[in-house]
Amino acid sequence: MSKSSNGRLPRLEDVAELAGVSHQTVSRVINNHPNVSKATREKVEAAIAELGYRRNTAARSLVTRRSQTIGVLGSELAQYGPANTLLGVEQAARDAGYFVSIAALRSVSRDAIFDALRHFTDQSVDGIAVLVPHSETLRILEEFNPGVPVVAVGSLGDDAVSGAMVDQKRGAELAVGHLIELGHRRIAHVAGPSDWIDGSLRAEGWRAALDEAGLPHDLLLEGDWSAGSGYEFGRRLAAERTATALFVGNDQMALGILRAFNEAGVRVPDDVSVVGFDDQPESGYFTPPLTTVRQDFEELGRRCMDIMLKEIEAGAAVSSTIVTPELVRRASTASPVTEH
Amino acid sequence: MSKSSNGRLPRLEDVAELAGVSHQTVSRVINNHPNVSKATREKVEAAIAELGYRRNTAARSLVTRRSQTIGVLGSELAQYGPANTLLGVEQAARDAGYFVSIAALRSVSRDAIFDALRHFTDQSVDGIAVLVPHSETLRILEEFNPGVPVVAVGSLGDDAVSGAMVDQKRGAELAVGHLIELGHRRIAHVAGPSDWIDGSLRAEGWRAALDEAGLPHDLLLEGDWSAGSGYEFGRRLAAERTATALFVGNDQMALGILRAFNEAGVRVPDDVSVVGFDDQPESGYFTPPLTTVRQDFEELGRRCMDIMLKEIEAGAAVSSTIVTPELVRRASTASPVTEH
DNA sequence: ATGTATGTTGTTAGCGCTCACAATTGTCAG
DNA sequence: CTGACAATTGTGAGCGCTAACAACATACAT
Repeated sequence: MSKSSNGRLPRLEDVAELAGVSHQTVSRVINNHPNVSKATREKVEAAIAELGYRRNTAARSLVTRRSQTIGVLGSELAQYGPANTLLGVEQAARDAGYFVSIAALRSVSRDAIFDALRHFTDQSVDGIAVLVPHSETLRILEEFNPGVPVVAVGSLGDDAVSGAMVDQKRGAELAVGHLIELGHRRIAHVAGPSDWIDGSLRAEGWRAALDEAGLPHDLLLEGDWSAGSGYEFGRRLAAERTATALFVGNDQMALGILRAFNEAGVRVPDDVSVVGFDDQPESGYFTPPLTTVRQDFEELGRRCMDIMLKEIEAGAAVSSTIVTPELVRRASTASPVTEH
Repeated sequence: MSKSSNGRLPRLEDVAELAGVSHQTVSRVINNHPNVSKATREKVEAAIAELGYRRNTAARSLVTRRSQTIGVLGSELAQYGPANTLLGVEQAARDAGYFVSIAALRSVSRDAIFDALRHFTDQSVDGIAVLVPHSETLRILEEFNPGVPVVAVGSLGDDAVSGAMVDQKRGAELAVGHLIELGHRRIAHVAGPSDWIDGSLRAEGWRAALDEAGLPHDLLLEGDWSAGSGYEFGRRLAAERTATALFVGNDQMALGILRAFNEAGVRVPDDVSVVGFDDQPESGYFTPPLTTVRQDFEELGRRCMDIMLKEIEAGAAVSSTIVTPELVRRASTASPVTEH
């Protein structure tokens, strides 16, 4: 960081003096105001470069009441999905000249969310992205109006809050449709927790796809997203052998199921086909490689920022955006072996 | 957010008026200055509560030249390790009353790092945690002095920069020691890239442990941390069969190797033992469950903040901290089958 | 009473910036 | 040459806070 001779960082006034103009003119230059003559602008820019001047964010915030910061509130920020969404948000935000402040929830509760929101309002963020794909999230957000645009990622939003989500139902239908196409008739679902938006929407999609094909949807298990819960269900399913195919709520649970099936001698895909959800980078190297539904989390994050920036900078109304998932076919699915 | 009757957020002056004191007294109360009488303090606190007053961060920053924000600069923030380290940093920082600003590097280069550091100095952060475990990182950090404490996570630091790291060499020795104890004599290493600190230190630990046991260390392959590169090496190793045991640089590459071995009919651990590094939540559900070295990334993040806060608040000198990893034994390792 | 130390409260200035407005310059029709 | 208007530049105030200092009250020793 360059300092002026007196040991202080240069400020607007210093630039103005060097360029022989008023501080206000310098302010106009750095804010790209139109009515500045070309000659003046160049003089000022030269002075800025010479001094290595950088605008003081705090002073600017104080008067504009804008912090150029957006807050990201997340509950599982280390997980593949949220972490990559965060990356998308960060990229779009920084490209637009915003800082990104984060707050990780240690638990999903009203108080924890309020705490984090207050943390952000204390910082006077200009917008908040909420990565808490819980069914309660929207309701809680309605109670606490932070006075700035909020985007609830993973939901469609409502009257007060914008939304950005991947079309979970569509994803589930892709997965189940693929299994039906292969000839499966008994397709079970190992779901995520039903109080998670993604969990319930994927289950809904599974049900809808089976309904449409006139197939039964009586085989539903509810896990907790973890490989461990997948493993438990895998053991049970290996013993029961009621379904010829499994649509699993995420890749981690699918991994646990593959592990349990391998232990129990159930062959995938020969005996049972398995489809996951998310397409983590590792899923193509499971044993066997996992057919799954890819979600573009970074794109989701960028879309979230698109919406938010339009609200912040153009005063746009609350809106929402939907990202379409896609099926990735790998070795864990095949046609069922017809019994004679 | 509560507003005063005139529609503006309450400020110090409003609280002072309501409490019947000067704004400076209110300032003393919210900053916990000692010389305030109990009666006054209570009056002020009541007024603060009544108005829902919250201090304006920008105004405070402007005069204190402190932003109460720490910046986290990361290169692979969505990966298991860095993501959890970030969580540890966030937790410690927020508990200490700091905001956490992030900047994700799209590529590891001098320019990208400078960009991100400038982003943080623009924000006048009070400290910077650098999660870029690249050998070049320290050198680059020396060139750009941000004027605030910096902790290079994943390294020991140097004269100018503090460090916080997991004892990678120790971890490697634990892994290799375990294999030696089981009776293995030919132990190969599938390393991470040698220009990553972790990659080179783990390779060093592998070499040191073999040296000490008087065993050869000629079987070294260098991957790129991805499951895909593990898979490629796995195919090669399955064909060559030179080693009876493998120490793999991380769990993801180990997953790729397990996949390749499974395809090639190489049984783990019967034919070859495999040890990974990291202990991701999924590693216990690989086929077979992976013996690996656990790193406590959240702890690493917290320790990083300990150091930084001591530098920021107590003016402590540059220092460093080391977190000890631990071996997790699972089914992917066993004694070699003795040949007759 | 006087002086000194201590605790408590108030007053003033200013951090670096942007906004609203004032002042100055240039341009061109009449 | 003058007046009206637009383009450009400058001036002053103030955002909300803390630091430095001043002022006042209280206590106690002299």
